[in-house]
Amino acid sequence: MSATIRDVAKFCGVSVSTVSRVLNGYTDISEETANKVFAAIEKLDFVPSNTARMLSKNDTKLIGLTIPDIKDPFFSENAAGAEKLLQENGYQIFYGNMERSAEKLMSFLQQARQMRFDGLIITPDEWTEELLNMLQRIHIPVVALRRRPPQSSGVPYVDNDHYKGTMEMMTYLSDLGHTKIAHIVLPTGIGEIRREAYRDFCRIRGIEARDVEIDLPANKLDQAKENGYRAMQQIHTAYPDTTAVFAATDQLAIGAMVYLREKGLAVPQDISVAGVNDMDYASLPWFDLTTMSLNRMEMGRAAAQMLLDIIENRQVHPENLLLGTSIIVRGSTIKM
Amino acid sequence: MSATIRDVAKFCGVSVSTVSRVLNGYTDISEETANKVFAAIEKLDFVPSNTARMLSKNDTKLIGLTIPDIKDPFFSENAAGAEKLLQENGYQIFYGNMERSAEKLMSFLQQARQMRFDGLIITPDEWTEELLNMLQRIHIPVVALRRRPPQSSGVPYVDNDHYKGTMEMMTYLSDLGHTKIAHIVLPTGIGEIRREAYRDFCRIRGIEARDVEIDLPANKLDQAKENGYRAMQQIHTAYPDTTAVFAATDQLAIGAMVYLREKGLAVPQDISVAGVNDMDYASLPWFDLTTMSLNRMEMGRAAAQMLLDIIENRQVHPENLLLGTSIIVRGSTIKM
DNA sequence: CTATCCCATGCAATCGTTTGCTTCTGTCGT
DNA sequence: ACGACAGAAGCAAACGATTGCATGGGATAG
Repeated sequence: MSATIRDVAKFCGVSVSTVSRVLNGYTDISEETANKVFAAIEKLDFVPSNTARMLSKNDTKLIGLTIPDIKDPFFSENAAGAEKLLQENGYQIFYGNMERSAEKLMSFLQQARQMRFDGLIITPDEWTEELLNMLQRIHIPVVALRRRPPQSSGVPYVDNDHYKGTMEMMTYLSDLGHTKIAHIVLPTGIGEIRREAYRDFCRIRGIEARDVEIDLPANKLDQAKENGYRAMQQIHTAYPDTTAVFAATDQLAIGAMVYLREKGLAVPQDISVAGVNDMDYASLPWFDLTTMSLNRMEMGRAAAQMLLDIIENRQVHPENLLLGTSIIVRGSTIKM
Repeated sequence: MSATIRDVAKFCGVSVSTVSRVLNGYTDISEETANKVFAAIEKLDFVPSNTARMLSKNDTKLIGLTIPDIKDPFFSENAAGAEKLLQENGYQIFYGNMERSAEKLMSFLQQARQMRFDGLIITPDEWTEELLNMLQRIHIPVVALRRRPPQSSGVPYVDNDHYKGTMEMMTYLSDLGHTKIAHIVLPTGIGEIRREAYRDFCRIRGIEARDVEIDLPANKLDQAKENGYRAMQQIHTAYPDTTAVFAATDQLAIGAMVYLREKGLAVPQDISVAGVNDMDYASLPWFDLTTMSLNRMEMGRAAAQMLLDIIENRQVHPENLLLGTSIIVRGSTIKM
C-alpha cells in the first residue's frame, strides 16, 4: 500500500536506520543525507506508521478518557481542558463514551489494556468493587475526575470543592437575609457532599435543614427538569414558608422555577432560586440564574497534569486536588 | 512488562501459532489444547497487544470522527449515532475535537494517516482546496457529515434535507395565515440552502422575502444568542409589520425572543417565532419553541453505514443521503 | 607515520502478533 | 499392508518501525 521506511531507504541508497534517525531528528546525520532523505519522503509521500512505532517503542502516547454522557456539555468541557494539555505534551486522547453504563466502562478499560494506553482519566458514575479490581489489573496509571474514589484505592482524583462551594452559596443566601433555605439534593456522591455541607451550615447557623432528595436513577440524569419540578413541589408542600432554594444543578433549578411560576409564585420576589454549573442558558433573561460555577476546563487540565506527573515519574502518588468554585450572582436571588 | 503470546505458548508447551489460533477462534484446534491455552491466559493475565495485531493484520479497525465543536451537543449526538453502529461492526471510534479550527482538522487528518485509520467521518466547517488535497493524499475512505462537499470531490455525504425542511416550515407558517415572514440566515453552506428555499417559497407564494444574515464568523457560533437579538432588531426596524420569524437555529430564535420581549412584543400573540434543532431547552415553558427538528443520531448512524459500505467494498461510490426533518409545533407560533 | 578518536552510517535484533506452509500422527478404504 | 487423507500443531516469514552496537574513513595528535 503506502510507502514504508524501507522504500525510502532504498530510494536514496541509505540504510533504514539512517532514515529512521532523520525522522526522529537525530543530530549525527550529515546535512546532505538528511536532505536526500527528506526529498525521498516527499517524493514517495511516505508517512511513518504509528502502529509500527508504537510496537517498537513499546509505548503508545495514548491516553484514554471516559465521558460519562456525551450529551452533557459539562463533560465535554472537562475533556477539552484535558486534551489541550495532553496534546501539548505529545499525547493523543482516546475518548470513550460511557452513556452512563458501568458495563461500557468495563469494556472500555479492557480496550484500554489491549490498546496499551499510557494513562487513563476516568469519571465513573460509581466506584464498584468490580471497577477497582479492573483498575488494579490493568496496570495503567489512572486519575479520577469528579467522583471521589475510595481512600484505600490509592487512585488520585480531581474535583471541585463542593463542600466549600456549598458553604459559600449558603453563606451568600444567608447574608441576603434568608433563613428558610431548602436544598434539592442529587443522589450521587457529589450530591452527598453538598448535602453534608448544607446540613453543617444549617446546624452552625441554627436554621432548619430542609433538604429533599430527588429520585432519579444515575443513568437518567437528563430528566433533571422534571425532577426539579417535583422536588420543588415537595418542598412547597412540606415547607410552604421557604424563601430560598438551592438546587444541586441548574437544570433542577430551572425545573423548580417552572413549578413556582406555574403556581403563581414570582422568582425572585417570592422565592429566590440558585443552581450549580452555570450552564450556558443560565444567563438567559427568563432564568437569569444565580449559580455556583465549577471550573470545567480547569478540572480536565488539572487531571491531565496529574496524570502526566505520574506517567513521567515526576510524582508517584500525587495529592488529591479540590478546585475552588465561584458564585455568579444574577437576578434569581434577592434580599429577603 | 505484560505477558506476551510467547509466554503463554511456553507456559503450556505449545507453539505461538497455536495460541494465536485459539485467540482468534479457529476451529482446527483440539478442545484439550484450547482449554490448556485458556487456562494459561487466565493464569498469566495475558491480554493480546492491539498494537501488534494492527501491525500484523495491516488494519486498525479505527475510524476517525471529527467533532467541530465539543461544546455543541448537536455534534455529540451525531457522534453517538455513529459510534453505536461502528462498534457493532467491530470498529473503534477515534474522536478529534476541532474547536472550529481548520488547522486542527488538517493535523487530525495527518494523524489519521499516521495512525492508519480505516475510515473517516468528517464535518468540516468549510471545504477548502487544502482540505480536498489532503483527503486526496491520505487514501482513507471518507464520508462527510452536514457540510456538502464540492460535487467534483467525489466525497459522499449525509445531511438533513434543509431545503425540504425549510419549505415545510414555511408552508406551516403560511398555512397559519402569515404572509409577512422574516428569516434569520446563518452564514454557512447550510444557511445558504435554507435561504434559497426561503426565497423560492416566497417567490412561489408571491410574498416578500425578508431575510437578514447575521454576521458571526464560523468560529464564533456560540455567540448565536446575541446575534439573534441583533438580527431581530434589524428585522423589526426594516420590516415593522412582520408577523412571523423563522430563525436558522434555536439559539438565534431565543435571541430574537429576548429582543421582542424587551420591546414589549408578545410571542406568539404579536409575532410568531420558530427555530431549528429542537435543542433540549426549546421545550421549556418560557421558550416553548416551535422548531424544525433534525435527525441527530440518525445522521451519525447513516454516515457510519455509508462508510462501512465503502470500507467493506459493498459500495464503492454511495449516493449522497438527505434525511427528512420534522416540524415540532409548540406554543411560539400561532394563527394570524 | 601511526595510534586515537569522532563522525556518519550500516547491520541486525527486537517489539508482539498473524498466517501460509510444512510436518507429524493416526485412521480409513481397498 | 499401504497409500491417501484429514486433523492438529509447529516453523518461520512477514508487518514497519527503533536502537544498541559495529564499522569505515578522515582528521587530529603525538
